[in-house]
Amino acid sequence: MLASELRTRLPSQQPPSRGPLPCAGLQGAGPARCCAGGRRKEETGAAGTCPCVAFQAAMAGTSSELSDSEILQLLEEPARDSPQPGDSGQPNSSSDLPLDSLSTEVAADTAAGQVKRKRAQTPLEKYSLKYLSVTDLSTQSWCEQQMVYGRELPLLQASEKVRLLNTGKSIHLARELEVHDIVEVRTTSKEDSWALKILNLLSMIPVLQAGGCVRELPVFGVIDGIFLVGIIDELCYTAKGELELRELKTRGRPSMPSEAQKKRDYFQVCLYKYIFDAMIQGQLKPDVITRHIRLRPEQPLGSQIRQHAQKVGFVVTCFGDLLELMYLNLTLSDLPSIDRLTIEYSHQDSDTPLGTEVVEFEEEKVRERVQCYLAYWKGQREVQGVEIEEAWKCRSCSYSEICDWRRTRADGPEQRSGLKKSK
DNA sequence: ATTGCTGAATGG
Repeated sequence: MLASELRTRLPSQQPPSRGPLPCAGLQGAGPARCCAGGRRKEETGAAGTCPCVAFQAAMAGTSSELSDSEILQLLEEPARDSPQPGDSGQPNSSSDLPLDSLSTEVAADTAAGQVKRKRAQTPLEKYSLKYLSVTDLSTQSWCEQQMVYGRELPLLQASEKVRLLNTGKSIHLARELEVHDIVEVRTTSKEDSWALKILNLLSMIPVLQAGGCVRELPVFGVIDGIFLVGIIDELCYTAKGELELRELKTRGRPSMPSEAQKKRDYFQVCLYKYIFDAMIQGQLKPDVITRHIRLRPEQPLGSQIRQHAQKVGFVVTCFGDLLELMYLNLTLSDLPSIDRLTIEYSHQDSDTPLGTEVVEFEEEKVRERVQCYLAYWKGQREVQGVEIEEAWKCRSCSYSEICDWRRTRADGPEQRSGLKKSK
């Protein structure tokens, strides 16, 4: 239905010369190759009639084509054509902040007999989320309260931060382009969009089998009943033949990050390993994705998707075909689990390497931490801000002025100060 | 929910 543009990866010319079998594993791995079924002609019926759709597609298209300077320009001229509601002068009477609203015991007024006791919405439901990203969780690790505000009021972003992020983004893109091309593929359904992610993953498996290096590898998995997605920066083999995950972090200042940042980054790469390993161990059964994301396996894939799949070496007609291929290729390709996790910090402006950290993977600790973060999303506990020792984080936070967590933390000791006990 | 819902990551 919705026509939108997504980008996808092509494995491009560069074969890592050390790879033994040049055409190893090319999708042949799967004995299950779907029949090249009926090419139905142009079922393009619904493309581009709704103005909203057209707008979104245009947005997606442009934002990915813009250079950084163009992006910055856009950011600096704040929407001339469409005055933003919260922006400047504001006859904004409806400015009741949708924050908090965690008060749960609202009802119970009239129908006293019928206590229907509607379960309060979990945050996952409140934001209509069917999945979380790895970076959602690592952001949560920095400050959960800030992460929540970020969802409530995404407009509050310091421009300095935006600049830094965009620089990091373009550096990553440049590196990605070193190992493969990026092509645009039109998608016409949700299944198409997910098919693209899966095709990107599938196209990288043979490269890994051949001992090559891949960047931006998608991972999916379920932890504690919640579907997670992420993108691994880089996977390659060390001289010893270990499979190494490399994460690049570019920095504004030419110095190593604080412990808090390292902690967040360590967690991020550990999560990638956790999910990747589970994938190749066969935990990503075809129905896992369809159940969590509510997709239809029988949904025919769009013509551009099928065409792209063929280019990458797979013949598929419906979404379910791709799910089967994914499962088979992940489990039968004999990929190793990730042996080594490294994070390289580098200075943005000078491109100076600042240091590389090797991260220890402690499965139990990672599990516990994920469990704790996911408990918030499942509504099993309230949102938490930073501990008092980490209150310095609030200095660089756009939400510190309005932060409930800060307020309650500040009030607490003050009120008690009158009751100071001598001991 | 009436119904439906997201490129992830980008950095401090």
